[in-house]
Amino acid sequence: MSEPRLTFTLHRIVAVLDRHADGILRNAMDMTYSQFLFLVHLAEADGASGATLADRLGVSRAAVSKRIPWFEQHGFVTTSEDPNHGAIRRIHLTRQGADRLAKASTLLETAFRIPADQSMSFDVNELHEHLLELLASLEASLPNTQRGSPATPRKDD
Amino acid sequence: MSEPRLTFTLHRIVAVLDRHADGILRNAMDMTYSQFLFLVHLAEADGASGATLADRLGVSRAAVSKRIPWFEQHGFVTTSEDPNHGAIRRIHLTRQGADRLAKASTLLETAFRIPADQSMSFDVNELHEHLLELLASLEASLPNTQRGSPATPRKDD
DNA sequence: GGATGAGTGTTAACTAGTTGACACATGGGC
DNA sequence: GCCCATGTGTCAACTAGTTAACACTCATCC
Repeated sequence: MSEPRLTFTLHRIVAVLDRHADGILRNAMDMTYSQFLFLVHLAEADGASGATLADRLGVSRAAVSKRIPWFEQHGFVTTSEDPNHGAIRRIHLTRQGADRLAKASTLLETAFRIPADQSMSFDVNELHEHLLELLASLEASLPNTQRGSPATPRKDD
Repeated sequence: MSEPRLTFTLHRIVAVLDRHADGILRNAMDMTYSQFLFLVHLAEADGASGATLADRLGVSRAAVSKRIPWFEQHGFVTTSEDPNHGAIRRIHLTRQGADRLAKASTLLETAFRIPADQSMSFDVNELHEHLLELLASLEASLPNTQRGSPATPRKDD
């Protein structure tokens, strides 16, 4: 009962961050945090296939496949066939999508920089370095932690 | 684009931890991490109402209400009426539920203590202290972050 | 004592994710 | 050339969460 606390603290921080980020994006530009993440990862891998985007987002291929029509209809994303491989659809961020992402990014940055950097008794960058080290250690020592193949669900009955 | 990285690192750590914890519990005792969390929070507030348990778990009252029958059927939980307030159902952990929780706890503790404590270039306890400070700062400076009332969903269409 | 307001638990309708299956495309062995 | 193994995208069925609405219990206030 003494050791899982760190895990719980991490969960609570993430929950608070998500909730707040979501609220900001909704209020300011009628956008979901989930949509923001989609655009962020696509921007970092523009022209990616659905499979690699799913991998980056940590969700299944099916989840990405189902969301793409919405982004296309709203003009944030276009898809094209891969000239070298007919089974692959390349996903591209449009100018409009990039603009929306940029606006959301600055919104979140300013919102979170103020409370976090101010008046902390320690170095936030150092904290981040330690967390990255922890993450690397976890990924190294815990077997088969590949993204895109999360644990299989098990119903409560 | 430079600042949200800490957020992303936190998300990745939590995802890795969850996935691995879930796998351990499934393999060893056919249990879900979500079920584990339910028992943990109930143990910390035995006899709680569904509303306070939902609050602790960070989910809605409806979610708790729907899960209780499963835990009752498996003998991990019993419910009783509150003698002072007819609208409240008190939820209690059974002996069997406590045993299951204890087994799962030690399982996870030993699994996570090894990779985390070993060969870190910094003090894990100090890291935890800093994270708690960060959490407190976030909860203080970000408005209305009460649990149990998460952001309203917004569909992708 | 009766209206009222707040808190609790449950239900229906919905959302966003999952797994598993499938059809299809590609690249290598043989 | 053919077969096979692998990777991709999509569909159906399902899961676990959500909100909104409801009935209900209680305390309070007049």
